[in-house]
This record gives sequence, C-alpha cells and structure tokens, in this order.
Amino acid sequence: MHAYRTHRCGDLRLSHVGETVKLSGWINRKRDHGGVLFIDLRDTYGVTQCVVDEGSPLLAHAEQWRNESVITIVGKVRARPGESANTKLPTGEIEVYIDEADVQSAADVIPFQVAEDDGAGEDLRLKYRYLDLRREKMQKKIRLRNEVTASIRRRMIEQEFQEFQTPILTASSPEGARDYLVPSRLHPGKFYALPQAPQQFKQMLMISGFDKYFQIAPCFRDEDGRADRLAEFYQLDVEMSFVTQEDIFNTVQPVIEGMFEEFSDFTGTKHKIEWLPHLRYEDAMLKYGSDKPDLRNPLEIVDVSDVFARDDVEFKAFKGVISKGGVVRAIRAPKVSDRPRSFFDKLNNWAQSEGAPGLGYISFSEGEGKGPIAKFVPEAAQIQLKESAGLEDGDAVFFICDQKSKAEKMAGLARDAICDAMGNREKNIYKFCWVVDFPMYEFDETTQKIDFSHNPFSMPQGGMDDLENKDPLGVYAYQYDCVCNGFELASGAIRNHKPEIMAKAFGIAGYGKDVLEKEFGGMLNAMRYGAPPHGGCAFGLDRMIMLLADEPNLREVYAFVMNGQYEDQLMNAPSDITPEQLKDLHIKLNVPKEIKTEKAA
RNA sequence: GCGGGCGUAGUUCAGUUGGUUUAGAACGCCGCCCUGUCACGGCGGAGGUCGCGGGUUCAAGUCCCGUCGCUCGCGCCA
Repeated sequence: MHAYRTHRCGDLRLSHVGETVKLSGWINRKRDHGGVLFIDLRDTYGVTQCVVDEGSPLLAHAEQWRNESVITIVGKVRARPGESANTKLPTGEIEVYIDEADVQSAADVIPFQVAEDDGAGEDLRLKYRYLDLRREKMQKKIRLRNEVTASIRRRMIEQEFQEFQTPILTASSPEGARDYLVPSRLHPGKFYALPQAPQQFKQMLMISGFDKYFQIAPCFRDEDGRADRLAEFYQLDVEMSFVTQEDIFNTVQPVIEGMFEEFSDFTGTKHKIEWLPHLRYEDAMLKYGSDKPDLRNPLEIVDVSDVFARDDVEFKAFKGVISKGGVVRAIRAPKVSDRPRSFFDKLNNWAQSEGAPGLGYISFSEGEGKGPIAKFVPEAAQIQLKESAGLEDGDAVFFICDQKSKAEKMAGLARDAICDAMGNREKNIYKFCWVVDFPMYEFDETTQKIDFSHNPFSMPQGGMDDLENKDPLGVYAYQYDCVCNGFELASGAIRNHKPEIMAKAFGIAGYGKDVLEKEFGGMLNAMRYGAPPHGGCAFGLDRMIMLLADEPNLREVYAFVMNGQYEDQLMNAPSDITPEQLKDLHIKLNVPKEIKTEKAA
C-alpha cells in the first residue's frame, strides 16, 4: 500500500464499499458525539467523512486532533447507515471507518477559520496566505486561473501563434510608468529595469520574422496601486506581422470571447457575452465620459452647451463657465420624475463629495420642467433641451458644467452614479467593445507641451502626411483599447515600423533625434534592416480572471500577492539588505531621516 | 503627496445623548457531557493596554488633536 494514499478525498463512492483504503489530508471539521467521532478529511479534490467510535482505541487520540492538522488514515469504506447519507457531498453515500491513523503534522490554533468564511480581514489573509488558499473559494479561483491560462494557450497555439519568453532583466525606458530597477554588481552604478511590458522585444520578434507572437508575460510598474492595479501583473501579450487593425481584432476577439464563454458560468450564474460596435475615442468621451465605459450602463451623455448659452436662459452659474470656454453636459435619466426628493439630493451630495459644486437637474412631469434650475430655463429653451437630450415627460435630466476635459470626466462619473441610484445597470453580462482612433498627441496642461497620449510606437493614421500637414492634436493613431464592463482589458496599436516617421513623430512631441537614438537606438536600428508592418495588443490576464470570478480586486485572483502598499507580509518584502550586499552593488543609501526613525520605532 | 472609510477578545462585530461595581455577542480555543452527525448539540471556563500618544471633563471605547496601520479613491499609471 502507498505510503500516503490509495485514493483522493473526493474519489470514494458506493462502488468502493468493502475496500480498505488509505487517505491523507487536512482535518476540515470534527463532530464529536462522545461515543462516535466524525472527521471530515479534506484535500483539493474533495471531502470524505471518516469515523471512529467507542470500539476503537484511537477515539481518545482522535478527539485531541485539531482542525487543519494533516493526518493519514487507513480504514474500510462502508455505506453510511440508514438515512444518514449526505446528498450535498459527492462522497456522501460512504464513510471510512478508521483502523489506523498517523498525524503527519499537527496544527496550532489557526488565526482564522479555513472551513468557513469567517470574514477575516485581508491583511491577515495575506499574512497567512497558505491557510487562506486552503479555503474552497480560493482553491476554485486559483484553479480558474490555471484553466484560463491553459485555455488561452490552447486557443493561441491553434491559431498558429508561437509562445516566447523575453528578458526580465532589461533596460529602463524613458516613457510610460516608473520602472522597477535592479542594480548591477558587475557594472558599478548601472541598473537593469524590470519590463513594464515586453513591448520592444515583441516588435523585434516581428522584425526577426516570427509573424505571430504571444506570451503570458509578467509586467512590472512602480506606480501606486488600485483595486485593479498591482506592481506586478500578467498580460496576454500578442503581436502579428502584415496586419491591419481589423485583422488584429478579428484574430484576438475569438480567443477572448471563446475563453470568456468557456468560464462565463464560474460564479454559478451564466453570463452573456456581447461585443458592441467599435467606439471612437472622442465619442466615448462625449457619450460616456470615459475611455473605458461600462456599457452595461444604458445612460448616455449629450452636449447641451447651446441651450445654456441662449440669451433667454439666465442661469449665471453655467453662463459664467461657458463664457470662459466651458461646456454643459447632460444625462437623461428616464422615468425618475416621480422619485422622492432624496433621490436627487443624494446625487447632489455625491457630486459635492467629488468636488463639484453640485449636480443640477430638471425633471419633467405633466409637460412642465421642475427642480431648482428649471425657473432659469424658459419654455422655449426647455423645448430645445428636450430635443437635444431626447427627453420625454417623466424623465429627469442632470447637468455637469465645467471646462471640457473636466466636464467629460465628471459627467462620466455622474453617469455611473445616476445609473447606480436608479439601479438599472445590466446584470450577468460581459459587454465588450473596441475603443478606436485614440489621438496621437495630447496637450499636457502641467508642462504646457504636446506629448504622446498613448504608446509613442503607434503608427499615426495618415502616416507622414498627417504628421507634416495636420494640427498634431488632430492626428489619430492606430491605437485601440478593448473595454469590458468598465475595465480596460487590453491596449494595443499598429506600430510605427518606419524610422523616418518615428523621427518625425518624436520631433512633434519635442524629442530630438539624439534623444530618440539614445533611448530607442536598438529599436530604430532594427527597423533599418527590413521591418514588416506589424501590430498587436496586450490583455490584462488578471483583470479578465477578476471579471470571470466576479471579484472586486486583483489580489483575489493571485495565489501570492502584495498588499495595497506593495508590501508582502508573508515573505517580508521589501526588506532591508546587509551592508555586504549593498557594498557588492556599489550602493550607498540616502534614506530621509524621518523615514528611518519611523520604521525603527 | 492628498482625501474618504475603518481600527474594541484569536476572528467577525455590537457598545445609546460621555455616566452604574466586572466592556458584551457569535465563531474559535480549553474542560466536562453526549453512538449518527455533516454549520452536530448541551453545560462551564479562559481570553481585552478598546491601534498608539496627547488633550477636554468629576467621568472617555464614546468628544477633540496628533500619529500609526489597513482599505477605497485622487494625483500618478503611454
């Protein structure tokens, strides 16, 4: 007989009755009835009820075993007597009568419960992650993660993609997020950087002629965290040669859609999958106030600046902003005019908590406009408003007035707040959409300069011609995002594979040829020896799993993960290192004093 | 860097307008009882610097200030 087990804890059925078996696992729960003791033995495959009774010399020992101890038992499988079968368990028709038992590892009193969700805080769960991971819910999510990556690999390979690994120790690159840096021992004063993404490597693989690349790539970015952002994360990274933007969509969309379809009932509720028509970036910003709109929210934003600019409208709060170049955006909330005053007040309070002066509105009932602002908008203007916003009797309309970019953003937030207040966000559906035609450049208010708005390697639409002849802020890029339920799932572009267009594009953003050569010389050189037109995208693997598992944050879909401050309480990272290590790396610390003393105290 | 929320037993939480000798509950833990449970049940017990520091007050878990920790967001993140 095997040293530890003949079967797994989810294996045994009525057909095994009479067999002598050996099982190993964790004590999930005990039920001690004095003369008879039930032990639920658990492994990742299931739970089997094991029994000791007064006839056994083991009884006195077994009563002492604590939950979560690891034991090995040998015993006979028998049918549960009488009515005592448990239909909730796959193994519920049998039990194992324990003849021999070994305690492989006794457990101390555990800091939180494994067999049930006792609501333990996240900091504790992360500190004792190995216990947290024993819980059924975590086992399921980690299994989901495994199955999702396997499914993606299978689907990509079926489409003739080749999987690559690319360097983890690489060069710092100037654009984008802050890099994680690794000091070099062999090269004093020099540093490697961990890749923010394998961007340049995958492009060079295209230049190398591989045609269809993918990688489930670790990426590292040293910026502050969010529920959907971590220091290290994984992307399904994709790149293809000789393709247009639509070719890329048509290739990756079935992979993502098929994978989502495969796991869309993970939560126990089947989710529909819907892929909406492409959305232009500018339209997204106007209609939804976001470049990653949640399209389960049916509300749309319209511009009604014209209405409030009319001479017969006397609402000074808005007029003042409009005269300084501002805009008024409106959100129609259908059939809410009969809601109590508190409905509108709550939204107003919400807007103030977001730093807005308030959230003005007019509600229409019995053909009449009502609400605090209505008296400033005469009937003729109300008619124009109704037409612009598609208002019907019984509707209300909310207003946001500010300078364009601020108004867009606030309207986007208000759109979600109103939707939630109304309770009409669509459920049990994944609504996907490609957001396309991102602007190549944007005006940076803080530096008062034109800069790349997304990836500087993107190909400008219209190529050299547009760069030379158009207002830079009017140049679009072949740059796109894939959006699902309010998350940016992917970002991608057709790349700029022509060095001369690259030079021009960087020049417009204020980077000279010397800078370009210094920072991206390797990439530029590669383009000079025959570069195919190419493009790709990268999907946030963790965000996709988070959506499928219906979890509110990324940390829930990793086995091991840092907390919100990017500290790992389990492994104690980041940590101090020895003076010898620092010396090897030619590094002297220069830590601000107050930080030192805080940490010491 | 900034803002919101939270911090009371091992865990999750309650704790009224500041006011009664010993700050409660559930789960967990320890002891005793119980032969058919499966969230077993019953009786009993241990367990607290109310995050920390200061202040107001006759009196602070409760009010004020500071600070630390966790969390969500803003900035940041092509």
